[in-house]
Amino acid sequence: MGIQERKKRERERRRQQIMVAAKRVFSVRGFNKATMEDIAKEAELSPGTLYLYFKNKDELFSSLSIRILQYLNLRLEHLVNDEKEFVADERIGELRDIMYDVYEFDPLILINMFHLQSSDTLKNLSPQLLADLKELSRNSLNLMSKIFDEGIKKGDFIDKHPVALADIVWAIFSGVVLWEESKRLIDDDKNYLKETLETAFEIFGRGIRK
Amino acid sequence: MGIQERKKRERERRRQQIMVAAKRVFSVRGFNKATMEDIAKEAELSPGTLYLYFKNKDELFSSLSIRILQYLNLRLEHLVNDEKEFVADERIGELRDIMYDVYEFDPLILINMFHLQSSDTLKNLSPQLLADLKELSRNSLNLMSKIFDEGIKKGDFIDKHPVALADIVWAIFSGVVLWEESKRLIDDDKNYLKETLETAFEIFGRGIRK
Amino acid sequence: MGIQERKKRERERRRQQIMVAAKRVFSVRGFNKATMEDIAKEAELSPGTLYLYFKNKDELFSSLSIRILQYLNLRLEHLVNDEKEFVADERIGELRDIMYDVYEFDPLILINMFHLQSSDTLKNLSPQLLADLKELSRNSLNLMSKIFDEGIKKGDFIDKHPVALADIVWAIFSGVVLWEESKRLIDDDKNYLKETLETAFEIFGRGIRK
Amino acid sequence: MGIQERKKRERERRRQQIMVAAKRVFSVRGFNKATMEDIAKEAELSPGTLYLYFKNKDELFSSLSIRILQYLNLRLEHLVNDEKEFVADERIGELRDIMYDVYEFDPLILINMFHLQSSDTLKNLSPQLLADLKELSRNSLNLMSKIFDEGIKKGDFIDKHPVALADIVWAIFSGVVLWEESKRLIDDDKNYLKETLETAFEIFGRGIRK
DNA sequence: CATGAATGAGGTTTCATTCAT
DNA sequence: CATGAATGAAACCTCATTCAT
Repeated sequence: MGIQERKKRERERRRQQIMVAAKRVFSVRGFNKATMEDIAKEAELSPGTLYLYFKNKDELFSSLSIRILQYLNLRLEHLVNDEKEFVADERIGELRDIMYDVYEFDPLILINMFHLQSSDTLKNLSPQLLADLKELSRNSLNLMSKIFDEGIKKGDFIDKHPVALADIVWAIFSGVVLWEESKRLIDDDKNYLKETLETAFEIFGRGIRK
Repeated sequence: MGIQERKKRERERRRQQIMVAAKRVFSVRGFNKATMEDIAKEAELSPGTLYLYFKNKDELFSSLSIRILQYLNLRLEHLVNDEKEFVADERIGELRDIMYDVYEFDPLILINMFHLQSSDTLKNLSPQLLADLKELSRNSLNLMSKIFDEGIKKGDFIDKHPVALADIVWAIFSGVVLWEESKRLIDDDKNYLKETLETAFEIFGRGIRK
Repeated sequence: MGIQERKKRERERRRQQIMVAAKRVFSVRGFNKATMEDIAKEAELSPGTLYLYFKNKDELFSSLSIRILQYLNLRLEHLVNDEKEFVADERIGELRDIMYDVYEFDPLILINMFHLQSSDTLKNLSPQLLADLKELSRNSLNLMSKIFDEGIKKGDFIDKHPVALADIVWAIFSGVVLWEESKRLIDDDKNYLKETLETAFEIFGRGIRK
Repeated sequence: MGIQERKKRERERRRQQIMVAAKRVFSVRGFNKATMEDIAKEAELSPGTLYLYFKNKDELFSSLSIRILQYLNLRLEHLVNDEKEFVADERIGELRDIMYDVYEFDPLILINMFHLQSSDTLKNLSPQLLADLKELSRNSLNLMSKIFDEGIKKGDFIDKHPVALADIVWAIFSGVVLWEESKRLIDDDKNYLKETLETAFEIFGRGIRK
């Protein structure tokens, strides 16, 4: 390994360290109330250093989305490339598990997506990062739709456009997370996330079976 | 109408005027980038006036949630008290329409709910407003679950807890809106919201039928 | 009594009502934290009405000084014009009592004087009010010095300029009030004002006797 | 000198720089009319920087009191620990000189003390600062009373509680300053402060001698 | 005369970002 | 590369004052 290579790795390690700290701080305080100084402290670095690795606060925040989408893509690719025989219910179950793992990997995922929608935020991103985000989103949707495509072709699933079905998986997942979290307003500490996700996927599974 | 009454109405009218302006500004610029001055300008009022009607920015924002939840409750009550014979698919369809109308009434609904989750935000609200929010949320969930209760008793729906089913309706709705909005990242201007919602409810309807 | 006269009295009554309320509010909250609305509420009037009787907040505040100085002058005049024989210690004791009564009449007196010193405050006053203030201050000083003049002429008091002695009475009074109030910082609730004033005047009395 | 030490000193220097500027601005414009921006400009710093050294405006203001009380304590300690023989009149004269120097060191001292009395102000202070203020006040009073204690024991002074006598010194000093400043209302530019202080202490000295 | 809703200037404070060391 | 003190723009919010009713 050359010295160049080692430097690059060291740099990547530092980026990850910052992102881990940022994830923690953002999830506790929300985007606005989280300050760059909070994140710097959590990462045991100085505020200035953050700017050596991320252009600005919006870009640091958005990078967290990249990370989670990469994880999602990885998992979906495994599932799609799995050689074992297609069994409709199994696939739905595996999809559900992936989505749940994604959530556990970074519960911020949905807040991120919401935040990213603000056009003011997007304007602050470098074109490269924006392109990466789009590419990763599109790819994860395509991977999911491949699964449904297979199910439709086999005659197991109802005859809907596979992208539409992938959309709905995304929607169910997002919705359950969003809804369960907002319910804390009502039932302060209880969290039925996993349970609700299971029920939702069960109903979805029944609904798309022919 | 006494002078007291007229004043009260005038005051309420002004509150609405501010909320309409706030809704517009928040939805264009997002919570953080929207300034109180922006909202004041949109309402054709001075910044100080806003504070005569709302304690602070968080409370103005949260009041928008009250408004939409009131609308939702109204619609759900109509549906629940409807005398006509129970037909499972019809009810699901009506529920879907209500949720869509709610969205059209105020597309901010979900952003609001997300924002409200921040405990820093909740701390800024008056106890009264917080209590109203909880009460309205709880009530809308109860109304929905009544519909499912009826369907379960008739043997039309699968045997799940009606509140769990109501949760899932909320989740599907939230998820579709969230997802479709976040997809603008990929397909900039297209909006398949209504379509996706219909497909999602169709699948949900099939899924909970016995 | 003509209708003109009655109106004038009514107007004066209203002014007093406002000043009483202002005194109460200023003494509880201090000049800055006291708002015109606070005072209006205390006076059971509307904020706008206050401006029918006082040009602005500074002038309302300063009018309180006028009131207390008028009271002081009244008391000093009685003392000076008293026909009974001059007895040095008695006079000192009477002076002390007057000063203490002045404090009880309006404990704000010293805060007022401090506040008035700000040239920004003085600039806001009408020339008439400013002239009244000066006249009343000068007069109270002159009245006091007459007492000392008599004492000096009789050979009871040391040979100092009577105005200087009057200054010192003022200073002792102001100082005791100021100091005892600031001591609340140390001994939270105890207030030895009257005691300290008595000791101070006793020492002063001994000090100016020949 | 380590780098740690140098940084600490640099920080202290900056604090002093701000306090000097604040003292100047507060004494010219008064607490309310003095803005943080004024102070920042006077200190040739930006407004934000002030908040790196002082939590808020009240705390910056109150820190000026700490500074002057420290100076007073230093001087009183020197006097108390002085080995030379006790001569009553000398001690009174030295006390007077100290008080006058304190005033010259920072003429704001009394305005500060007045301002501090507002409970709204005290609420804004950090517990540490508040504790320091109390400790310093208490200590200066104790130091002064030691002097009187000695005079009483020697039979030079009248038999009053030494703390009461210390109170009166404080009161005379406060009162003279307050009164001379408020007299500017009458005799615009003349300032007899030193003269009045001397007369007052002379009388006080005569008054407490046996 | 009295009201009190509305104003809007201006205050305090925060915090993303920069840059000399 | 890393630091962290300093910046300064801009946000929220207050409140003395006005004026239509």
